[in-house]
Amino acid sequence: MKEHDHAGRPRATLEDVAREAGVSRATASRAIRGGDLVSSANREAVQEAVERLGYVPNPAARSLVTRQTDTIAVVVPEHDDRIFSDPFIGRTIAGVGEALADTPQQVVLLMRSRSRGNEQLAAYLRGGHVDGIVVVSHHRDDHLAREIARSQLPTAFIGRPLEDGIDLPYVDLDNVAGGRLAAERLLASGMRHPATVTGPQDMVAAIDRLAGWGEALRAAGLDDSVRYEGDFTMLPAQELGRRLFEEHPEVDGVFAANDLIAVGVMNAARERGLRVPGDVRIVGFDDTPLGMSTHPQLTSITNPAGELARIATQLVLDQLAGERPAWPVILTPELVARESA
Amino acid sequence: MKEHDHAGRPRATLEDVAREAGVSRATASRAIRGGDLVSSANREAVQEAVERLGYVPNPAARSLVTRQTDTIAVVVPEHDDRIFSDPFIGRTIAGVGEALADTPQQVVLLMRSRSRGNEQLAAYLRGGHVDGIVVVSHHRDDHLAREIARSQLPTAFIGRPLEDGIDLPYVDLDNVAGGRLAAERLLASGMRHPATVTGPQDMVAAIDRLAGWGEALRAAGLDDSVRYEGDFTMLPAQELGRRLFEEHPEVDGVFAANDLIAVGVMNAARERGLRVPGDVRIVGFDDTPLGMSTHPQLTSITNPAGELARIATQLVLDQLAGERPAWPVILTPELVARESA
DNA sequence: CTGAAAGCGCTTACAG
DNA sequence: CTGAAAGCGCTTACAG
Repeated sequence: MKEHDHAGRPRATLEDVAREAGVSRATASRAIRGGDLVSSANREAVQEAVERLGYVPNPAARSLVTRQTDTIAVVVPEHDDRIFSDPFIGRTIAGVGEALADTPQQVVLLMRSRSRGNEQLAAYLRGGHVDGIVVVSHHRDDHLAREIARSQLPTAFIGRPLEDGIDLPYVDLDNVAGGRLAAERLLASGMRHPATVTGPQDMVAAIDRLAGWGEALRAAGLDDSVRYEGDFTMLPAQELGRRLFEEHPEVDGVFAANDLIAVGVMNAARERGLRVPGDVRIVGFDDTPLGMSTHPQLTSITNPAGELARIATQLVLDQLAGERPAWPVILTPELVARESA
Repeated sequence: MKEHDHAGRPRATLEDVAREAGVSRATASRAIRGGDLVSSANREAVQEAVERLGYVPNPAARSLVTRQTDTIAVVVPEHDDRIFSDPFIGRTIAGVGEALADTPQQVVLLMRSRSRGNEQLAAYLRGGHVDGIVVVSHHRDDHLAREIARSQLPTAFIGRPLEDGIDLPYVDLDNVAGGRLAAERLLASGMRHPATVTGPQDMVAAIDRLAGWGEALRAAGLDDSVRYEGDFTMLPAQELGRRLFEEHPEVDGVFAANDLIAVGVMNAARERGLRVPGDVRIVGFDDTPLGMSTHPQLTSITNPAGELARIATQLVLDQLAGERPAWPVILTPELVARESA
């Protein structure tokens, strides 16, 4: 069963190119991979043959001998609904792709399967399909860190890995500082009754943001106990917002652990007839485009997804090149003041 | 350069398994792939050896002989910002993954590259990395249909391909009927001055929705000339909405070609102090979760992404199995009445 | 049901 | 700079 092209001819092989160019397979191979140890005459002959034949190297054959697949996995242990609705995750995935644009590496997106959880994903990683891994949106119990550590593959986490005894390269935002920034902004605008809707407490970003928030509140002598645990998505956050304003009508400042949560809380506030920022001030996180389309526009904390992705990718690329890059890399968040707080 | 596992041993090969189980490579291979022509004693021995050694077949070696890659590409010729913000696209990608969950096939997501456009994507397809292709969000001039037709790979488009002389399997929603549905709803609620913000007119969904809309309006004796061309995203749609209400203050009904556009238009209406649906009624399209989080909630037209993805995937799988599936498959949209119209 | 052998399409020391 | 040859790790007729 041979492969055929659109004209019905079997797909050209290196052997065909070599014959057509009048050289051996070895020099054809060298010429194609831009080898420097090929005479320019032969290089040209091969080049022409390649074009005439429409030759494309068989990646399986190449991988078999080079032991490289030229593909990097972006692992996102989340379901599609979150992956395709959270702008931060999207920017991150795209960022890896952009960072790899000038390399031969391809990106493959691996997400949590609805039917088989992370097991399918782990099996793929184990299967030798990829040369390196970038992980984003890791949860404490997804067992990914352990699995990946065992794989010995070049890896970088975006966000500090959470499993015990795991020591893997990562890049992260200083989320504690981010939480503090949110508190300080709200404090400065006169908030007396703070509340927060957090992210899931099995994720390091959510944990750290809450830590920074609580720390700053306590330092200011305020109560930090009003908190609702969300999951970084909008609709559940909206429901949480309803409960929040119901159970704590005195609240006049809310730190939402990401912009999606912020929009949910803002909707809940509007439903209650609360004005933002008049009655209640809201600060989001991630500084996504979403925040510019709300009314009022959202004050938020930066979380440079593209930059994090770029650095994580470089961490993997360095390991692939046999180097030992320095890590962790920690970026500093900033507050973007708009209208909501 | 051998591959090593976490204990420093080179990765086990089929040869190792065969030796360990006391059989030939051939029967080891048969046993592993669930071959029926292996004695149960040998099957068990091989099974044990596989586990003891932690053996995982080398996919490159297997592909080289089977000429199958066990991967299906989901091709989305859009930039990341749209892919990761449009719920319809996200559901579609995830739907392909779900439809493949019980097969050995893996999904790889191919999107338009910022630096190299669709060329990189086409090169990957040409490279023999995949067994089949599902295309979503195709544009008239992305040259994908032609490229894919030449590749001879099993393919299915979600949305009728637009290039001339291309005859490729596809599944689609009856978007003309959808546009009509929107018009009828608005007409029934007493709209006298219709307007529409369309999708990009190089996409079949956008073209067809507009056609159905215009047709129904003219049938009702109304003017269908007030139209603004959007690109299926929210922020530009919001700007278009501003212009619309500025230039046509008489408008009392808007058909937005998708929910993202609808949200943009709704925001623009609110900015102008227009009440929805009091002053202006709005119908969206795609019936995404987004529409349930707006105020008022969005009346929309269904566009079953998961179902479309499932059918498209099946179309590809059938071709892979050497069958000739019937196409096109056309689904019928329905109106979901909520608050905005 | 089983094994020896050929072959998939490349790359890469090695010798020249 | 070049070619003959070995080898990457599998699968699959073929003969038994």
